[in-house]
Amino acid sequence: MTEENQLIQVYRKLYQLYGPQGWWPLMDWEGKNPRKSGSSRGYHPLNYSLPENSRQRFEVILGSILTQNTAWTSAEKALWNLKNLDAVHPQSLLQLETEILKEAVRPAGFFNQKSVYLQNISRFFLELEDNVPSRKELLEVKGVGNETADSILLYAYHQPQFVVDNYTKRIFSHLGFVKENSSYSEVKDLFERCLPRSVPIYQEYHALIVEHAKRYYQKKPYTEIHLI
DNA sequence: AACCAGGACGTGA
DNA sequence: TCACGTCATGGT
Repeated sequence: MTEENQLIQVYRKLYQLYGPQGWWPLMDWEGKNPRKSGSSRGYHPLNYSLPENSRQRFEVILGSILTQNTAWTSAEKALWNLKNLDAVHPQSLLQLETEILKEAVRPAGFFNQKSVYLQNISRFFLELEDNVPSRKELLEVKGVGNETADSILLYAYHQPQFVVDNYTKRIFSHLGFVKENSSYSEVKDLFERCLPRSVPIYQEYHALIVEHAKRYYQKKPYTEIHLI
């Protein structure tokens, strides 16, 4: 079987195992508690047009920075703090006192740098107005690296950019698709070469990889799961 | 009680 | 380029 078909087979298998993941998770803006709306898992019910407005886009962007090397549950607490400060808007976030912002970000870890990163991306978002940023422009923002840039493009702007994280490298080097020390772009190019250029597929595949890794790739030795 | 989490940056080879 | 130290809270 060709490499392309194998990667597609793995995708089908993961989808069949776990179902649609509905990323990117958005907060329940109407409700009062930090519970997410949508499907039973809390995420969007197969609605790939989300996010649908500027505020939701900005929420995805904040989350992509808050969750850097941090569990989503922790990032979510910080997001909820920001919402309670009415700071899920670039202007209001930039008006927060630094100490207030840091306290809100604290539960997500790395709060000193992430606070600055959030201010940086807020300024960038304001200057963008309603334009779609390029990958290069995003990478020029201090605090936005490869994965965060691709997450923003894929989940906030519906651009077909495959997101690679540590889990992706862990699983697919274990399965023999890539070397352990492959670069970000090597892995990204592999997926983009093998998969149809589809935003929903890119979105689901990355989310399914995370779900699978959480179950079977937390600690060594990794147990071989039959994915092909 | 170590170890890891949906990384990025600065530094020095 | 690339390996390594640093940043930090919260859950297992």
